[in-house]
Amino acid sequence: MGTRTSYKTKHRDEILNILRENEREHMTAGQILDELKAKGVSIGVATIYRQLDRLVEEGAVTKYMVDAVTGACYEFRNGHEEKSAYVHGKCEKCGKVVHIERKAVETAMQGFSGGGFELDCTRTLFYGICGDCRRKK
Amino acid sequence: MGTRTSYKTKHRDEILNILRENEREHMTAGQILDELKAKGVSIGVATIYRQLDRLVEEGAVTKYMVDAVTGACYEFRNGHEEKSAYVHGKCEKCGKVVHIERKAVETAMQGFSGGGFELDCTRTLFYGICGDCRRKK
DNA sequence: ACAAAAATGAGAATCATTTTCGATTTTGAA
DNA sequence: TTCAAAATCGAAAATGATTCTCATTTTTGT
Repeated sequence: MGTRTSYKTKHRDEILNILRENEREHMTAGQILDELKAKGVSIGVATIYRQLDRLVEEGAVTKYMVDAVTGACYEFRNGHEEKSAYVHGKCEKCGKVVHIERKAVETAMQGFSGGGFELDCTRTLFYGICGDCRRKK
Repeated sequence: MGTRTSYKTKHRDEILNILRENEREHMTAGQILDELKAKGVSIGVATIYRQLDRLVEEGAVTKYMVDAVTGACYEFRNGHEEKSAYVHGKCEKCGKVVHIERKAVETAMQGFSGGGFELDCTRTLFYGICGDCRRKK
């Protein structure tokens, strides 16, 4: 057997399905747990976290932090582009989370600090005021 | 008296001093607590968090998330320089902090999520790998 | 089917952050 | 200086996300 095998389990697929069904959303581990339980799936918290970790490591899922209270959010990654393709921005007014293409931001950063800064979408979260809230003012 | 007054307290200054002394670092609430206790200051956890919240709101301190386990980090914001013209980017490899013009990033974000997202440089910190570290590989 | 490797789950353990609430401090004005 | 209201404090309990433990159950290659 290879150095490190990953077994394919029912739970793994179930978690991935939930995330796939909510592709445009971002879900916390707790929300995933709730949805699974609502579907009648018997699963423990530990399993959710373990599988999510694996999925993130494999690149099938994106993880990012919002704040310490909410905890981490997970999102199904469509396709398999390298690294995560989108950074998240959170509106300080309405709380909405928006997606910004990573490439576009990196390009904008080219001229600064020697250029070539590679953004880590997993850890980075933009704060600010979204366009909608600004226009309302 | 105005609508909402802030009393000046000893603790407020003590927290700010700790952050000022560690200007180049970023500290967690727990580290601040430890340093204060080491200095013989009697202070409770709740006060640390309450004052940090206020300092962030007032713009004297910057707060950013690392991960759910580590929690939030706080950093003294040196006066006025750079004000809101630059966002900070931190290299996960060498720790170097780079500066990126806010306008450039906002322009790059135009096409996404309805456009018009106004970046809050006070709260936002970019994580990633800086150009130098990438080239070394 | 068999044994080793990996995954599971229930609950306890961590750990950061928040809440509670009675006691204490700060402040402006009398 | 004195007073009362407003703001702050602190200690402990509450919350909530995430991790750990370990005995039990699945999965997989042979």
